[in-house]
Amino acid sequence: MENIDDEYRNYWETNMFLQTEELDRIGPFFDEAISTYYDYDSSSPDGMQSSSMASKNIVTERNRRKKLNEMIYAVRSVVPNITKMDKASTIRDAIEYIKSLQSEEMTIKAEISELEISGISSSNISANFDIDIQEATISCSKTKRTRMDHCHDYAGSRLVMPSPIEVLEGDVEEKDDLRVKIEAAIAALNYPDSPIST
Amino acid sequence: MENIDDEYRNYWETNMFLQTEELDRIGPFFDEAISTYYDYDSSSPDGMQSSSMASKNIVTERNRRKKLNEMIYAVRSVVPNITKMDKASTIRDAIEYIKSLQSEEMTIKAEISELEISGISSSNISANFDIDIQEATISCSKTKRTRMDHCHDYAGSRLVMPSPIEVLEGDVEEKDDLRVKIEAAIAALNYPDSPIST
DNA sequence: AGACACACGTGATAC
DNA sequence: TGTATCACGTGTGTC
Repeated sequence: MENIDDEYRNYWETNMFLQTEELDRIGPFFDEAISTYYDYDSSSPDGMQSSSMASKNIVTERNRRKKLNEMIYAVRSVVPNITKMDKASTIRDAIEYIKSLQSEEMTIKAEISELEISGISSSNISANFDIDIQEATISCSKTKRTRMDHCHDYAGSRLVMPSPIEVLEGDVEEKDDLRVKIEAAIAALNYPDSPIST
Repeated sequence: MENIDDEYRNYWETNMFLQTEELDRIGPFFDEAISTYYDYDSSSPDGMQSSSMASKNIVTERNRRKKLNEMIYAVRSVVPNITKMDKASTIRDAIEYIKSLQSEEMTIKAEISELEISGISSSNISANFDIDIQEATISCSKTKRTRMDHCHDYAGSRLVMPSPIEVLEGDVEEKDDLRVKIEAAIAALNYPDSPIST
């Protein structure tokens, strides 16, 4: 019962996003219609293959399409800057957003590693920083064995997929303010008398 | 001419990912085949609508499909933890990855703001702290450009993983080790004589 | 041996 | 007007 409602919501959201496109097919009613229209129990193997099999394929394909559309809507809900309400454009904006977040995270992480190096010379917590990293590595590679291949570890996907179509070679829009902020704060805390060093 | 090569690469990569699925259609040859088979220049409006219009729709739809597939491949190249080589699963992993990156960024940003507050209340540079950050933005973002490239020695490989165990069900925690690290380091730098709390 | 995933062509629709 | 996208059913291949 909730299946029908879910499919209704799918259609509704489609029309909300895409300005009442493809409303003609009522959609959920065709599930039952097909399963009662095609399934007239012809015991011959040929009839089974052409009628019931086809209806199952139809409903399976429809579920697959619905799932992919839900994923597209979920992407639209997560990514903040959606330019066009299109499938390809939505995924392109998501890729752009992921790239910007990755570059920002990389700069922050570089700052953290630099902080570790500067922390070795002054503080005593530098020793268990390395231990923490080692333990994280060990636990990560151990839990990987529990489930299936789970392609991760370093560059798991980039080795499989080197460079697709050189698509989206655009800007990464320079979100440096966070990096500069933490940088300045750490410098100010580390050397409170001299403002900036190196 | 480069169009055919591009579509060839598209098909090849599809088969590389999905274990030689849907190879039977040679694909690019049908472009020319359709445009020479349907386009027999029947000057009647009905014939134009049924033949040439259909071929244009076919090639347009094919381009649209190709573009969306390229976006899917680009998502696979950007997102590190791809669990299944499926379209919907790919987008789901991308959403999961985006959520983990967002939560991590939020914690780091909260940490920065908290650091600013603690710097105001305790240190003597608290008065001109904001101005110091503003000035550090200009003087520091030039000098730190050289050190950006040594960030991927060991920090770029496994901390970028959202969570090594069970990425699927929305548990985006375990990002706290980074926060704990920066927190401990800042505390150690701020109070070098007192032992570490937290 | 059936479930699953995909590409394809086609009709419909919005700008 | 044409040009874009979309959902749909169907055939086909893989596991």
